[in-house]
Amino acid sequence: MTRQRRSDAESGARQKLIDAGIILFGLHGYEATSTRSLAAAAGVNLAAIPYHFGGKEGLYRAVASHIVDARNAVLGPYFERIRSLCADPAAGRDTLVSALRAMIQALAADTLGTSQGRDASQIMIQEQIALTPAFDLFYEGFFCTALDAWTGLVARLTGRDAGHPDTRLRALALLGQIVIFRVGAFTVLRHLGWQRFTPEAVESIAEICIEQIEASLAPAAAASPGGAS
Amino acid sequence: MTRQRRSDAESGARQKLIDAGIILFGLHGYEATSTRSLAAAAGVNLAAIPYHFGGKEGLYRAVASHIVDARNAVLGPYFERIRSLCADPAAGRDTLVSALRAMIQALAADTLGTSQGRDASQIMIQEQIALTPAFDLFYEGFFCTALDAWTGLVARLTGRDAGHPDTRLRALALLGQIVIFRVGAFTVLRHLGWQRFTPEAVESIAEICIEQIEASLAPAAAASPGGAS
DNA sequence: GTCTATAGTCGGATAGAC
DNA sequence: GTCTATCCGACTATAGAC
Repeated sequence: MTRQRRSDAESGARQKLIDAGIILFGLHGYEATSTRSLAAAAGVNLAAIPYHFGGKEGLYRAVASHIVDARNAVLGPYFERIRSLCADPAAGRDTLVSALRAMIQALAADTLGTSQGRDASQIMIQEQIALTPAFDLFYEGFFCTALDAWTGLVARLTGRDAGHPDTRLRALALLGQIVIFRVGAFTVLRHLGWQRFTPEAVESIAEICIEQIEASLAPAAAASPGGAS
Repeated sequence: MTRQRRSDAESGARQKLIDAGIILFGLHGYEATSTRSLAAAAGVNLAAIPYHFGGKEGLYRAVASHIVDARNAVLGPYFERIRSLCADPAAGRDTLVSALRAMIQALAADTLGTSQGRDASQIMIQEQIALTPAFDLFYEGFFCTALDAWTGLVARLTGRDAGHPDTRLRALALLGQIVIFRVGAFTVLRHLGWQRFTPEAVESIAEICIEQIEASLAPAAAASPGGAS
């Protein structure tokens, strides 16, 4: 498995274009990224894009697919653990909470602390507002399974029905506590007077989010007011 | 004040272009929005853009300025009330919490429920990831004062120092609970199997966010663990 | 103030040599 | 597989008639 078994893999132009695409598509979005800038950043010829990917859109799909695989490789295990714990009726609350902690910490460290995680999440954010033909790839390949696992965990910890819309809304809102730091990074950094998220800052953010999420999950299988719908 | 006192206000081409810009810049971003599509959507001649605004960038700045004014007109009073309550040492917790509820409800109703609020927030989201020269206009004109008021309220309700970075992080995270529904609207709607946010759904979201925010603010002026930095 | 016509540039894709 | 040269359409902005 040293190579991806591709007929045209000898020079690495494919991979160089994908790497450049992760950066440039994330920075400027699909439409505003030119094939010339992609070829220049990758150090390959312009004609390599139609040759290897059939065109700009093909390159974008390849970038999207690569990102989904890479994020699943990094974060998949945490969601997989959550899913298996939720399927186990014997799993205790402490075990569930520790899986929650691990997931939030991994998510914060990856999307805020690593350059690969930052670049990948940047394209996922672009996809949220632009809605290119690759949205399904992101949703089916990553968001759907991740959100299902997260919702299941929130349902289990609060004694709610994972299928009820209110439970999904609760889970999404709680996830927003960490997502805002990535989506609004420029505003957040400016409001804090920071230049970037240091490793210590990332740890603080994760810790604060975990604490506040746990506080919201505390009223577990109690009265369950149910929301407002 | 029937007119904005502009020397070139007779035909309304300026306003029609700004209205079109709010929609199109929000949908596709600054770079990917063409002057042709703007002129067509506004029903004015292409040359009207350089004439009235000096060019595409001038139109974008006018759009940004218009959005800041409009959002301040809608949401400013809520932040103003929070600010004045925080400055009043006699304000009770119930009063503060009711101001919090009102603000979250107004924010949800505006950004999720009204077309004007949706369009305006869409450009603010674009600005978060693209970082055009108009970012300062948004930050100075809206985000900064709004976040300061919100942080002050969270500080007051939790007995923390509003100037401490951890308090700002806490406030930002809590705000993320409502922001995620706007930023990730497509993913949220798809995950819920919804076509759009109905008024009832917006109410549910606001109610759930308020409840979970209050739960995180509950451990008020108690031990105050302080976070992890 | 509004229009047509056009300049000058940049976009993605292709043909064909090597 | 990689390159150069090129087509053709779309872009922003301007000139000048009305």
